[in-house]
Amino acid sequence: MVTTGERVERAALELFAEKGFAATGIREIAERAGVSSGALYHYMGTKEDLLAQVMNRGNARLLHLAEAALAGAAGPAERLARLVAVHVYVHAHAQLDALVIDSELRSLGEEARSRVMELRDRYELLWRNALSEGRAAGAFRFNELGIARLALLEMCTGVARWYSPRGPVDDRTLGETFVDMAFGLINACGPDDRRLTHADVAIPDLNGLAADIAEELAKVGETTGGWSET
Amino acid sequence: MVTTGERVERAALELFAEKGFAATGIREIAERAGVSSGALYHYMGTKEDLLAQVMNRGNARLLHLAEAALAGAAGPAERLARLVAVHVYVHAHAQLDALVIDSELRSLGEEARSRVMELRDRYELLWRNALSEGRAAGAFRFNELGIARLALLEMCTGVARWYSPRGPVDDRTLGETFVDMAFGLINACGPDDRRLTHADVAIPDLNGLAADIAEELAKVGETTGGWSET
DNA sequence: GTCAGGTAATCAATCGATCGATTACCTTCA
DNA sequence: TGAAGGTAATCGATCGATTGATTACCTGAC
Repeated sequence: MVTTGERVERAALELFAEKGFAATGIREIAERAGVSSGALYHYMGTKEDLLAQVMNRGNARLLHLAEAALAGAAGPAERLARLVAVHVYVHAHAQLDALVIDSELRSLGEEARSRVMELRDRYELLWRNALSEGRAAGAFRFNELGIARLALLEMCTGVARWYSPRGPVDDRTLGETFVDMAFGLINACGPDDRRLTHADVAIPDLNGLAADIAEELAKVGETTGGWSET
Repeated sequence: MVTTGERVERAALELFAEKGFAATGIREIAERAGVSSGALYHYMGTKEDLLAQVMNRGNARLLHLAEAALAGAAGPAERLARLVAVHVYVHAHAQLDALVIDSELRSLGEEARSRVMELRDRYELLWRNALSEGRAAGAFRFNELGIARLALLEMCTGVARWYSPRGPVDDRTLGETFVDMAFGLINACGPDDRRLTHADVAIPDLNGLAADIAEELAKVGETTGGWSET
């Protein structure tokens, strides 16, 4: 059974992704959740608290999944490949969360924004480390670390802006294609100087993450629990 | 001398990029432009018309610059390199326009939106053609044309979200780095199967575009002239 | 009888847009 | 030269509608 609180959050997520935070009215959220606008305030603090909850939950989930996927990775190339695969998978399957997280940071107040940014920074550090260690080891051959990291992240994040699960591309192909593109982008080579592809690294079965996502969601619910204090 | 109309449009551009279209009030635009909220309506139709003008102008400029840069390109690799260079240059130097164009399509009504999308589609066709011809000629070696095109565009468009002209990277380095990354991403190779870099293709001096941008702006002003009829 | 869950009505504030009135400037003709 | 007439620019005030948020009141389950 789906509770009213969950329906409220889901309605807010959909509307924030669709029309943006500022353009979404309290009454719209209430209508889509099937309650009156007054009843909404039984389940949320302010509209901004609702946004903060959505963003924290999504960011924490991505961070958890990435850290879990990195465990047991053989080397920098495998670490990066797993980061790419998880990032693309999550952005393809949790599209709405991703769109809201990417474009509504400015709608949060300072306090809530810095909390979201802290999670984001911890996540991006995983990428920075994988890239710099891979370059130090001679596996990756690029010049500008900052540019490469940002280009990779923008490329992978963009998936949320165009991917459709009902389109011609299944997510296995999507993930492998992005790993190949990422390897090419940073000029990833094996010991024999041959160009690396997704076939050269081990990537955990990402479809198994579907269950993990739900599980992580529950955990995150406890962690960031409830509403931001104001 | 800068006219009041130009100040209004500039103020709107800044605020739309900063806070988003829906979160920007008419009175804020007026205040930043230095006029009363009533006087604003001598220079614009509705708030949405103002947004449509900003987006059409920016898109038309990008399209013009790209078409101009493509003239005289030697082959698919050079064509793609020029597209990347122009795209990155424009997104680095017309950041506000790019941010608004990328994120405020949903704020337009159907009529204005389809006009903006037509320009965008014409522009993206240049990329699609360069990519597919390059692959047909054996110069580019990637599997999914659609994914590659979208990944490239997202990567290059992302520049507007993080680049700072006052940062450590000058735009020459930025453009060359992105051409190299793009070539790697699509696995671009020369006749000898050697990996291509920016040094293998001729890219017009992009700093000369600064003047062209202003010139194109004037032209576009005539073309899309005035306000969208409603 | 109490309390979580819910509603309808309402709050002050702000929204985009429009109003009539006024100012500043430019022609045109005597 | 200068008064008349026209037009573009700008103002403060205000319109009806909508905003996020709050209140008082109701209902059914335990």
